[in-house]
Amino acid sequence: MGSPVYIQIHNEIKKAIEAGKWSVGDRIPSERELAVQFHVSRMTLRQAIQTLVEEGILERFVGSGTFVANQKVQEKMSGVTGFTDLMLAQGKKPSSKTISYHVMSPSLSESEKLELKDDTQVLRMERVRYGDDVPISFEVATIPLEIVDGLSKQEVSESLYRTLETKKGLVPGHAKQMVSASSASERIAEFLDIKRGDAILRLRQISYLQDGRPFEYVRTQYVGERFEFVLEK
Amino acid sequence: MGSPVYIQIHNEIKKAIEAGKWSVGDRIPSERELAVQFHVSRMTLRQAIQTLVEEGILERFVGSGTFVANQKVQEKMSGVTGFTDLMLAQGKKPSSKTISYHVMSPSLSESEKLELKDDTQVLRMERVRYGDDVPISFEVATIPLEIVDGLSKQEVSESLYRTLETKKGLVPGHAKQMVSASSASERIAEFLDIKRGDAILRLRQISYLQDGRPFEYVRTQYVGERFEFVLEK
DNA sequence: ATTATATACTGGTATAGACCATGTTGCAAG
DNA sequence: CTTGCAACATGGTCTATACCAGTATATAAT
Repeated sequence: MGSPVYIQIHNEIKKAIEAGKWSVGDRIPSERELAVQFHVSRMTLRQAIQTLVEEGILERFVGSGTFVANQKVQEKMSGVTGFTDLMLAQGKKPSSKTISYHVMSPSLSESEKLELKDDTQVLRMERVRYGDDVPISFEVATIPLEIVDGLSKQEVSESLYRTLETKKGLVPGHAKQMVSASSASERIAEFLDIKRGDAILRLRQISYLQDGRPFEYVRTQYVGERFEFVLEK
Repeated sequence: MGSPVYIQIHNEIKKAIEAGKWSVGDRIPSERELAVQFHVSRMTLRQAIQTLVEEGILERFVGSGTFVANQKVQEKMSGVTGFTDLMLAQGKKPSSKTISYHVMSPSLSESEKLELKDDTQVLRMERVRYGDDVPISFEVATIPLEIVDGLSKQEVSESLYRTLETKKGLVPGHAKQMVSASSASERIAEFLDIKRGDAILRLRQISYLQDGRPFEYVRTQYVGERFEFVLEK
């Protein structure tokens, strides 16, 4: 395998816990013991443990040892879904109007967030999203071309998340979102049928596949008065 | 000093950045150079850098170097914490000004969200929150009286979450949040040192104890330009 | 001037040891 | 039996060194 040793050990320990070798509250062997078992130095073994601690899977106590932590509800978080499911869950009819749809070279910011190689092309599309025919948001989605390879414009535009799962078996893993408030520009206001300067909920989202690869970067501007973001933590 | 060397170096680098020795985007000296300067091994120096990277103060790029990151006030979804810890995690000095502090009968909405009996009284306080003396948010917190029973105004106002944990052993379990965008009213704008109509990030949060009882209902209005809400799901 | 290539430099990974402070445990003294 | 203490185990910190895979830059070839 090509990945660093400490990642490999990380995975092996994780699998062992999932397989039931150690249960919640159990003490796992000491760092020195594990280092011998895995034929690595203690520092390298510690690095593997470190990442597991950061994931909340293990806990360390000086003098006592390293224990399997009781798992939080973290992964129970509402799954990563797209606009379509979001609207349907609210009993609203989802629809959208595609404003633009182009294959192009990514901006520096996009390239960075999607972790792209230099020569990679992306699909960028601007859409206005509606719930029960009332404009809810304006969004700019950027997707690496390879992800949507072989899919029709219709499939990509209508419901990317559903299409990726059914056609390619690609399931989103997690997403990172940044939320802030702003005010609408002239152009956006027109699309959303509001006045320039009206309150806008700005959301930038990077969605990752289960293997950790980013596959979509979306900048969304929601109409402040028509949208509310609910989350539990 | 008693603390580990890497923590001391962490603090020195942090202070140097705050003092303006390096600005956002600047490249700081390489790990090897800094290790010599601080008279420590490169591994120890790396540990100092590591903690700064985790705080979002620095960014590392292989082959290029280590750079001062663009700092933002942002909330990480890692845990349910109060304003104090949020600010400290960002290396900012938290402070607040209490606008009002009264015991009263809850509104219908508050009573509902806090699942209160008819005759229960609540504590309601309005506060302006600051990070490094810059106003970040205006919030209205409503707490059942029994929760803060026996606590001083000082303790409740300064850092409720910390006080509850240390004095009463009460630890927040989860929270439900609703986010939307709005614009600042005249009164709020004055508190936050912005103009009326400026973009506001509105957040309503219900916090629950680990046994599921709601213990706090907070309505917060963040300055759109000074706050960003980051979450992973 | 442009383009290819070699070289130096960067952070990332890994080793094998060392000492520390704290927690645990077993044994001796009461 | 309980108490106190010593020995041991554990994670935390630190060193000095080495090699790797990317990035940047100076140099050589075109």
